[in-house]
Parts: sequence; C-alpha cells; structure tokens
Amino acid sequence: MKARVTAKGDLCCYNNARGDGKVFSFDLLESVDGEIRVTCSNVVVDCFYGVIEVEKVYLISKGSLKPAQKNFNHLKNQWEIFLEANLIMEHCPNEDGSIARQQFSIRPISEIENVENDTILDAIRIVITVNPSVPIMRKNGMETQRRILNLKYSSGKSVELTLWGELCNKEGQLLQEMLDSGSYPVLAVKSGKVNDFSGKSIRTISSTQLFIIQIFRRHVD
DNA sequence: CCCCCCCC
Repeated sequence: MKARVTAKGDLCCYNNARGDGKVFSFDLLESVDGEIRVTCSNVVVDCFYGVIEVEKVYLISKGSLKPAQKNFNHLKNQWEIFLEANLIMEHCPNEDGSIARQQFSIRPISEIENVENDTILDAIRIVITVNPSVPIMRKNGMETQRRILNLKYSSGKSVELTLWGELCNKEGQLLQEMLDSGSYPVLAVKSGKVNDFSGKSIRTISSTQLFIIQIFRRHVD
C-alpha cells in the first residue's frame, strides 16, 4: 500500500513474562481505504522508529492484517497491520496530493448531546474562548497541565473542550494568542473523548491531535 | 504485540 503517516506513537519498552521488548505504533492514511494502525516490535522498531516521519508518504509491503484492538485503537478500521522483519518500506519522495494529511469522521451537529460517555469522536468547530493553562495534580500524584476551551456548537451554544498535558502548551498557547489578537480559529479535533461532567464535554487523550484549519477575523462594525 | 487516558 501507499499511504501517508498521520500519527506516530511513542516507543514503548516493556518487560513481561515473555521477556524484554520494544514496540511502537503509527497510523497510516490511504487514499481509498482510509486509515489504519500499524504496529511493529523489536528489530523492526530498531530499523524504523527513528526513520518514520509524520506527514510523509511511504510504500509498504508484506505487513500482516489482524483484527484491530479497539481498546487502544480508535481509528475507523476493523483491521490493523503488524509489520514483521520481512517488510519492505520505502519513502515516496514525490508528495501525493491524493492522500489527505488527516481524516475526520464528523458527526451531525445535534448529536453530541446524545453521544454515550467515553465515545471517541472527531469535531471541527470554531474556538470562541480559551482559558489559561493551569497546573493540576493528578490522582497518581503527578502534576499535569489543563486548559479549557469553548467550541461553538450551535447558535448560542458552546461545548467545552479540555486540553491535557502537552497540548496545553504549543497548541493551547497558539489558540490563546489567536483569540487575544482578534481571530477565531477553526479547530479540528481528531480523537477527542466525550465526558459527562455537568453536561457533555470533550477532553483530549494521548492520541488526540489538534489542527487549526482556518482562521476567521473578528467582525467589527 | 506495550499503552487501558489525567481535575472538578
């Protein structure tokens, strides 16, 4: 397949009953078949973890298909690819415009109120407020950052989006600067999680990605 | 072939 890397996971080293190992996953987008997660381990990690870059297009052969692990993988695909040491992977230096940078599965505007808690969804909304980042002590004693935004939901309504961790810094800071300077960014949220604390809201998880896809200037009469 | 998602 020829596909673009849309996300790259962290390198995980583990030690369990079967011994030591390392593993990492990345996500691919193909122009016809859409998105799929790829996982590889050990010697394949050594060859490719440092090489694979988000947004680049690769030709990949000889991966094996297996059912998607829906607990960890929220992509719209019932399959995953596992790459073993016999894989063939090469970078396509000619950018292929037929493959998007990311794929979003947007639900109808009225739907979020009826979406079940913990659902993973995508959303494309105008950001109408951005609160400062604040430190939060997690239940495990580790400190993290939290930043609450409001996304325009329908006329007169907004839905809260809570950013956690690193997303508060680069992306959250940029969004705050845009609002402060009189712009309304349109934010695409890939893989946000629906929360049910005093009404429905959305929060980021570690696989959430944020994209600013358009910017409106504030209207002045 | 690991990770199970953070605060009120």
